[in-house]
Amino acid sequence: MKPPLIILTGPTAVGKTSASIRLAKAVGGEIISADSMQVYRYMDIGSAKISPEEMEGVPHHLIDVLLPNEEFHVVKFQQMAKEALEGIYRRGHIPIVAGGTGFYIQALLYDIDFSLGRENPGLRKELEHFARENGNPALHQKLMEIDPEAARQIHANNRKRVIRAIEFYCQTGSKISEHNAREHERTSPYNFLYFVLNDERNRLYARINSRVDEMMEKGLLGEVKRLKEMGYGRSLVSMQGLGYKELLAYLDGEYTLEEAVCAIKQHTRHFAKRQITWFKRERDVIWTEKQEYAYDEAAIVESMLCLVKRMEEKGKE
RNA sequence: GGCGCCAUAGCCAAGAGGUAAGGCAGAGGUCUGCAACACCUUCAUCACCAGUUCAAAUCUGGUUGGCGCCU
Repeated sequence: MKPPLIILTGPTAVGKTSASIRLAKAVGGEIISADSMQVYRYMDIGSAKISPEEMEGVPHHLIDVLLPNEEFHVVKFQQMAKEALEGIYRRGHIPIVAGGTGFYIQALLYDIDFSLGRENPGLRKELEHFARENGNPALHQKLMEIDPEAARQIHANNRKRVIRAIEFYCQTGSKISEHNAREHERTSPYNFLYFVLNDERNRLYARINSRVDEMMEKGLLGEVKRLKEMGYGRSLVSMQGLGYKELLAYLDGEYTLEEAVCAIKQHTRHFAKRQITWFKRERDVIWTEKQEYAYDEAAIVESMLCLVKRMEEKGKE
């Protein structure tokens, strides 16, 4: 019998957090955050992290569990999320995966196998160097020789992915294109419901803009300064987060404050668009358009609950 | 009222006789160990009218709009 799993995602600033609390309380669920930034401590305002009061007693997992200089990536997310899942099932609760990192959700939902092709920092550095010296086409050519299919799928300028494909081959002796094709065929081991909360583009963008203003009012700049004082610098992956990288650039004199705020809004809008593109191509997604519910969150959650009940019945069969 | 300058996509902007660079924004897309990352695609006939010319965004005249100076 497949265990139940509810996913509640959507572009940044649609209102996932508050909907997830409402849903969790209604189904007696626990929340697993699928967010690449909220895992980090001290990054509260900029990551729009839920506060302890806002949790209203609903247990949350994968929030505030790492320091900003610790590594975090899909594989780690997958491991930690699976551990959290076990506990939730043991307690007889329903897990709700809430967050906007589509890649993480995919990794968990389809239990994608990352055991092969472990990362090799040395090799990455070497390939990076090679690309800088000889150009992207030359690096892409290398990939073409070992895995032409992957080479066709990955644009030569996408150096990061080209490097990963080569790395995969060097680590395993097999082609990443074959591995990906195989993993793509997977069916989920969960009895799941994949909700994507969405809104009209214009409204979403307006919400993003005002949310960034709110973050500034709440003291995002102070938060970033504190992180900087603690020694968390710009090279960290965590500090590449929206709001953090721009403000750190401002502190280094590369932007005026006004420009930095503008850039945060801009980058966040771009991000939201990319998230939507991602969810569009995911399978078995249930789109939930806020405008179709007259922006009534209670009604939205109500409709989700209907499906949850049906899922539970299906689970008993 | 007179004189001068300007007028290219939503914005910035190249172009000065040979059939519209580029950037930003927007839209669409890719993504299977950095994913709040990285990457790709796409988007105008040059204010308007009339002329000159084989050929005009580029030259001439006029119209409209804007800017500056002068009385």
